[in-house]
Amino acid sequence: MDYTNRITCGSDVVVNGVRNLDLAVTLDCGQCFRWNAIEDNVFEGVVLGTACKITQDGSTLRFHDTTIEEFDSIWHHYFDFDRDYNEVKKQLGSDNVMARAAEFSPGIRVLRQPPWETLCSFILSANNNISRIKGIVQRLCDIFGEPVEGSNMNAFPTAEKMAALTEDDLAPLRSGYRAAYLIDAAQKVHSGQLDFDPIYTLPIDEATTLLRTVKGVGPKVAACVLLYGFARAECVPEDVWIKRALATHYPTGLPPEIASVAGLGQQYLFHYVRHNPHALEVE
DNA sequence: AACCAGGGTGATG
DNA sequence: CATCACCATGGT
Repeated sequence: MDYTNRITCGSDVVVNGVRNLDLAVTLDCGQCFRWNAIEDNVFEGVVLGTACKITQDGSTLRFHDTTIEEFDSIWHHYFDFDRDYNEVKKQLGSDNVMARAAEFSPGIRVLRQPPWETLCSFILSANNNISRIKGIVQRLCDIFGEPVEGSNMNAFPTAEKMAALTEDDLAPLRSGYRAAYLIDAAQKVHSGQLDFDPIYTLPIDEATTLLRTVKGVGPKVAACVLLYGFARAECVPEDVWIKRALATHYPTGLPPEIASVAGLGQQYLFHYVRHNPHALEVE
């Protein structure tokens, strides 16, 4: 586990002894799209209908206006605190490129995001860019999500709600051709035609096949949903940046020694090459 | 103006 | 199985 204790402090929860977390980088490395830096070092977001403002001071995290119960039931899990990232880095460290990427941003953690929100978010990510994805997701929540008490943000709209919408309803999102994909996803999830439960444990290829029954979900989006929404740490989404990195540094594929955490390594690598494009050139 | 963005679909070899 | 035009939108 990557913190030592959490205590109530007024109306806040304070987490001490936090390791392997840089909040700013973790919330802005392209894995999630619903966190806003409302002030310097103050991040606001909503997960599973619960809002929070979080600040970080070194190894101390403060969850504002949060109860211990909320921290234990939502935020501990969301930030993947059960995982010891020292062990992750030790395993990735057997590979020089992965070691370099993890050292560049040692505070990245791979979040455990809600499956439905993750599915929608990465359907919207197809042939799109991160800042625009954020805007579309925000408009989706602003227009169709339920208000969250004590926050200006809304919950992510449910599949039930979205299953009743039309493409015209989604026009204000300006999501282009992806609107139809969102509605298809909502209808399949709400009807039970796509059941999330088995996806946590099925073999990756079978879980991928299930997710790909949704329109607009191909190999890359499915891998993102498995990694970020179902904590399948072995899944490696291959977007344009990772494809370049693989071509440059892993022409014969990733080393099998890191396979079980390759998706986590992918997150370090994604952030690394985006901020160091020279790392994509042959030496 | 052409190209790119955390790609996918459908048609065609 | 591989390739390719096309897809809506906004930024550079």
